[in-house]
Amino acid sequence: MTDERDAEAEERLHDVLSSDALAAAPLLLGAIVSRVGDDGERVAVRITEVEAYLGERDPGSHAFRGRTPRTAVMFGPGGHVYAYFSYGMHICLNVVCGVDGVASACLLRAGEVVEGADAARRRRLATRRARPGAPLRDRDLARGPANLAAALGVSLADSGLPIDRPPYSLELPDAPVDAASIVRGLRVGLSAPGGLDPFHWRFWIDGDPTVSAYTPHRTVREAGRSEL
DNA sequence: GTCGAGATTATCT
DNA sequence: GATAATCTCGACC
Repeated sequence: MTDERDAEAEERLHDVLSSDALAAAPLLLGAIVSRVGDDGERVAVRITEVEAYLGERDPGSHAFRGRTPRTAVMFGPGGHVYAYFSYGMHICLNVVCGVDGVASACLLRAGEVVEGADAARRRRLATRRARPGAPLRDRDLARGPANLAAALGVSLADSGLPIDRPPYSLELPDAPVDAASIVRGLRVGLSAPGGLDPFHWRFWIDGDPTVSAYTPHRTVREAGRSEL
C-alpha cells in the first residue's frame, strides 16, 4: 500500500471512529483488526458482528452510571481499546467511538480469523479446557466476543491503547459492506429492568458462518417491533 | 437445529 | 456482597 493510500485510509478510519458508535458499527463490519501477542504472533480477524453502546444514554452500557476508573476510557476520544472483564474468564474487546467527553463504544462480537489461525487456536485452547475429540473449528476461533478477544490475545491492560498502533492495527474494508447484507437486531445478553433491551443495535453480516450462534430467538420474538 | 442451566471473577455499592 | 455487554454442554426436536 502506498503512503498516499495509507494516509487516506487513516483519515477514513479517524472519521468513522470519531462518529458515534451507532453510526460507526455498520462501517466496522468487514474491517480487519489485528494484534501482535506477547508470543510475537500476529492474529488478524475480519469483523463480522458488532454491537453499539452509547454510554450515558444507554442503560446497557457500562458507562450509563457515570464515569468510573474502569469506564474512563470509554469517555475519551474514539480509536482506543476498551477491554473489560466479564463472567469469570471472559475478556471482551471494544473500540471506543465518538469525540472526547462522550462515552460511546462498539463491542466486537465475532469475526473470521484471516491470519494467525494457529496462534489463535493455541490461545483459545490455553484459556479453555479442551475436550478430546472436540476439535476447535476454524469458524469458531473468533466466534463470540470473549472468543474473539482470546484469539487476539487481548488483556485487560490493553484498555486505553490506540487501536491503530502496535500491537494493534485496524483497517477498514476498501468499500463498506453492502447495506443489503447487513442485518441488525437486538443486542445479546442484556436485560433492562422490567423488560428486554429495547435497542436494535447489534449488526452482523447476513449468513456469515462466523457470526455467533448465541442468538436467543425468544428475545427477538418477545421484543416485538423495531423502533429504529 | 433450539433451549436451559451452571460456571466464575473484576468491579462497584 | 451483588452484579454482569458470556460460553459451554447436555437434552431434545
